[in-house]
Amino acid sequence: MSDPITPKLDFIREIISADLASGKHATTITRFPPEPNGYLHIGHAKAICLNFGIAAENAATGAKCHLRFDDTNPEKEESEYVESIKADVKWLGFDWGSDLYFASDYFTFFHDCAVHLIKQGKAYVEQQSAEEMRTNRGNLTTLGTPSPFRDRPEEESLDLFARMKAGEFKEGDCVLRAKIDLTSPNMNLRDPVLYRIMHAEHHNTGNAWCIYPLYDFAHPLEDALEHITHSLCTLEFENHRPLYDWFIDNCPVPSKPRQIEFARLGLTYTVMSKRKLLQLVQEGHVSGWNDPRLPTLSGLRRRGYPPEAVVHFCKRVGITKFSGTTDVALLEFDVRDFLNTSAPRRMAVLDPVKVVLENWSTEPHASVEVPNHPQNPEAGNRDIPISHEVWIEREDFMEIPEKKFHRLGPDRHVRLKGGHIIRCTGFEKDADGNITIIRAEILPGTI
RNA sequence: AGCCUCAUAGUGUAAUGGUAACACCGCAGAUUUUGAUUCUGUUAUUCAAGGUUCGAGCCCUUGUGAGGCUACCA
Repeated sequence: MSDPITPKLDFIREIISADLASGKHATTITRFPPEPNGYLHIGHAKAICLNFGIAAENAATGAKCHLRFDDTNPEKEESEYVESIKADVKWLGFDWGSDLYFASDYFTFFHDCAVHLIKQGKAYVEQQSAEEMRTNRGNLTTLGTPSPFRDRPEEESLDLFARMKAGEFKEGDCVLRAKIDLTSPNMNLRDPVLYRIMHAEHHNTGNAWCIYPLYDFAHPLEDALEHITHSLCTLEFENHRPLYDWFIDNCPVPSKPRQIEFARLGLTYTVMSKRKLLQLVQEGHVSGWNDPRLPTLSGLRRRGYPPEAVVHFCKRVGITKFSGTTDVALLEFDVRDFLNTSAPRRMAVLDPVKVVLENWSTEPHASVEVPNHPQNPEAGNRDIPISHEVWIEREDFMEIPEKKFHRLGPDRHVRLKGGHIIRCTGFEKDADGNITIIRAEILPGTI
């Protein structure tokens, strides 16, 4: 492809190479952690290229990128999505090697961390309703007020939590909450929920659990468990970072990953919301997740977009903290650019009109030879059959040509691609004035 | 309204405190057996106001604008 893209480091790569240089980390381990609740789209490609790209660039130090399914919510996740996500990451050209993980494989560890927090007096079982909790959490301008259960004895919470796990409660009866700060201006710190009860079957763990951890609690633990050095996520998690760090600091974790946020990809004229894409699929407005009109990776693939173009686009867009909207023309350029150098050429006539070559027999050819690629002789040639009748695009003929029209018209000359120069000698129209046949003669010796 | 973050051509992204640039898009022209490609030329940029400095896109202050946060989603 044309420009190799300046090797300039974005702010995240800047941080990583500084950590490598200072010796803070001997290598770098990143991860791409999708929730298997839908198909991947062009926005995910940006995160995939970032995480796997960083691993590839630092391969000499042993850097890796994990593929981890963040499957902590059994109600929304399915195995079909797991498989599609793997296929899409591979399609883009990335390889997680043996580093394939599922957050659900860590459920025991999450549970043990929760027990640890309770014992430390840093978590408690909440028995207010969801509505009461919401009310008592306050809002953007008013402080939260403590739950009556906030200072219950640790033993009591321990017992209640064990009974939650044992399935003694209905969904919504109680949750486990972290004890942090109800007066924090950061809502995420107002005693967030760690565990909720869900009597649902999980695509991976089946019915082994009926309590499931929430993202804010599980994610930092997942990262730490896998020794992720740099946990890259999108901007909306910026306010969650203090919470991320709180769990890392207060749980018995084997490493201390760092969360760094970057802007997600926004594209003009493009629906990128997973919720809306799901709706389009479920309500049958599209033929499926791989409908070519969708910006899903499988849709782009079916549309004929080369993965190389998508990757190149992601590199060109770069990584910043500015949440803008990229003109889809930038993506389309990369697609055309890649296709232009790689695609063998073929012709098609979409709206045909017959052209009769009246003096054909004067210089007959069964076929003509044309190159497969105009700029690349190595692509070879192919034969196109030709006879006294050929078909041209209806819009390539004008009875009364306008100023800048360079195509066929009465008494005009034009070259048949791969063939002769021909001259239009006449044409016929039907009752409605539509051209039905164009007559022409070949100019001998012009092939 | 509180907190967090961000702000460079139309779009995206660069510029150790020292000449504001690259790509896409647009426009004009040349070449062309794809009105493609290629080539040439070209329009247009530091949100605002102060401050520090010999010198500010960059540092400081204030303002403005934009995004995010009030799930038992991720």
